[in-house]
Amino acid sequence: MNNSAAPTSAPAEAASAGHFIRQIVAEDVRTGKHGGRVVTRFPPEPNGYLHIGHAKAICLDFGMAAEFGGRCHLRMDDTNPTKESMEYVDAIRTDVRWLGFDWGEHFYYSADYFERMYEVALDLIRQGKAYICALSSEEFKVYRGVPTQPGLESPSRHRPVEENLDLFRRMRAGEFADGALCLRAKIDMASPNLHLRDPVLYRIMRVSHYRTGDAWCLYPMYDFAHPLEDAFEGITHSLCTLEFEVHRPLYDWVVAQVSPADPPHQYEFARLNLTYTVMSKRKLLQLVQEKLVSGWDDPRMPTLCGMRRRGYPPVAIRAFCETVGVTKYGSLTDMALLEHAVREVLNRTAPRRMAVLKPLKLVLENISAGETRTVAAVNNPEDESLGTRQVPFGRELFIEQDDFLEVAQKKFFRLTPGQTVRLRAAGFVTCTGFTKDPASGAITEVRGEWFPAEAELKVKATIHWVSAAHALAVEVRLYDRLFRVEEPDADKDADYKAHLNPDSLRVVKGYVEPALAAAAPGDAFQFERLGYFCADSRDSRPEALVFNQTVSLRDAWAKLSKPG
RNA sequence: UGCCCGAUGGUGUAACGGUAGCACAGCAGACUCUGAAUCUGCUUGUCUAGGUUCAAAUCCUAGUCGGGCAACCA
Repeated sequence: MNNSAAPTSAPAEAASAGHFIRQIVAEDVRTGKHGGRVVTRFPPEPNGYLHIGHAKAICLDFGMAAEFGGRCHLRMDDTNPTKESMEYVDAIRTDVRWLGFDWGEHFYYSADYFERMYEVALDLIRQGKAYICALSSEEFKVYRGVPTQPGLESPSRHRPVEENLDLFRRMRAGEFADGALCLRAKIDMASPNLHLRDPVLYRIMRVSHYRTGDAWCLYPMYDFAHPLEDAFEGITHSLCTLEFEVHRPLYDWVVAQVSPADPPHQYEFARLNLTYTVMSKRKLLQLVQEKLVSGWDDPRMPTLCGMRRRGYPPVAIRAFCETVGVTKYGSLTDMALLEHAVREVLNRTAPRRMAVLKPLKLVLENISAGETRTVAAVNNPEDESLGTRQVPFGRELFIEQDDFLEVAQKKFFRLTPGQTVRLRAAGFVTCTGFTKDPASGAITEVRGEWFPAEAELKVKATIHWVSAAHALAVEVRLYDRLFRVEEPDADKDADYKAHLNPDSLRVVKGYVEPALAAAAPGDAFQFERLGYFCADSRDSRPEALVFNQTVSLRDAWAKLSKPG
């Protein structure tokens, strides 16, 4: 279910409109920088599934390209084989496509540039700009120094070029143990920016790479690989998150080695933080591995596959990303903003159906048993083109337990002895009595007298129902926030898992109207007066339907009745 | 503490030297065959102190607070 192609944003009019990145790109296009080209890239590391935070970056990267007539590359930033796999590559492609973006021909792997990067490294060595360092990682840290004090030069720093060249080739040939040597850029051990204190460019790592296999035992570091990839691909605007801000001088240094004429530029923006969830891949992986959720696509996860399974339309996620904007301020966005975007789309598009999740039998005493009628129900009052459907109706209905009260509290407009309500699409009912289990005090049945719609009775409430004789028994999964607190990982080292919401998943048996029998996985509906639901893409089968709650409807009554 | 970045209602943002606006959330009301949606109204904000200027959220300086950096991770 992909609601539309790329999002439509305001075209590049004034260079001063929109967020700061849009302004920069617009200005560059206006002044003819990069020959007026706009080439961006989304460079995930295939070591986890994409989440809503990535969606923000994807919308920005692909959005800027689309808006300014450029292109956006999808690139697997796979320079560390220890955690990367093809499973993640496939999932990433699926998710980006699902979000509504198209990279065309421009799908790349960093690993495909390994040979080229190696050549650049050799070149750097020849120019005396890089050397083979023999410091252990412990020594390395000591020599690097601390922010307040300059670092110390490695004893290897002035190794002759020929020796560096020889060593580097032998490193590639596998003559040295992991970590025994590394290639370092020769920049400035006294720089106040730690990243410029002769950063490591290559490390020895005997790990099989999911793409290059055992071809390499030498892998480039992000700070070396990333700018090269951007330069190789002719990227113009390299957009990344704030934590890379201090890497920018190094990015520029590397880029200057290979693309001095028309270098790509890196711009940083704040990553997305959402209330009541965590966004780090490490933590999400942990939730999966420790089976605290059912998988990466658990509908409670902030992953794109989780949201897809939950029933969030991609167009809603894109609208949400446009709403949160792009700034350099580290913010915490209220989940309510996302849910609003989802409701807004679903309200317009989701067909209405009736479902009862806490069933209570209602007997209409003036309708004879065994008699089946049908009533026409509107599919979506927001969209007349969706027409109506026939819904079976009869003497015995299921209604929601919450829609009956033995003794009405203030402002309770629903069913209570003597009170009349409208039955959605099926006339009216006046409550004439009820049966109570003397032992438990539970209401076991409600009785009423039915009136046709033509009676036009004045009522203050409408309740939904399903015909007991025709109802489909289904499983419904009700979701609440994954964590109980707004910032589960606010405490640096306190265990965020202690804040997991034990009630984030509730499974109930409910009844739905027969029209839902045809629900295909992923199909979204509004269960009237309850919320938006979709057929679960993993577990729902025609003979055993399973629905996921996407998001509830706003509920003014819940707020009213809670205090009392 | 060294360097870098940032700060506008409860939240997310806009305003680019000239009336602080929008959305979410909240509250109140209208309407309603969904206590939904829709509509109306309301509450709440420029971190502080100086300076520049006819005029500062915007420019400058200092401070305060917050974030980032100190993996042979990305």
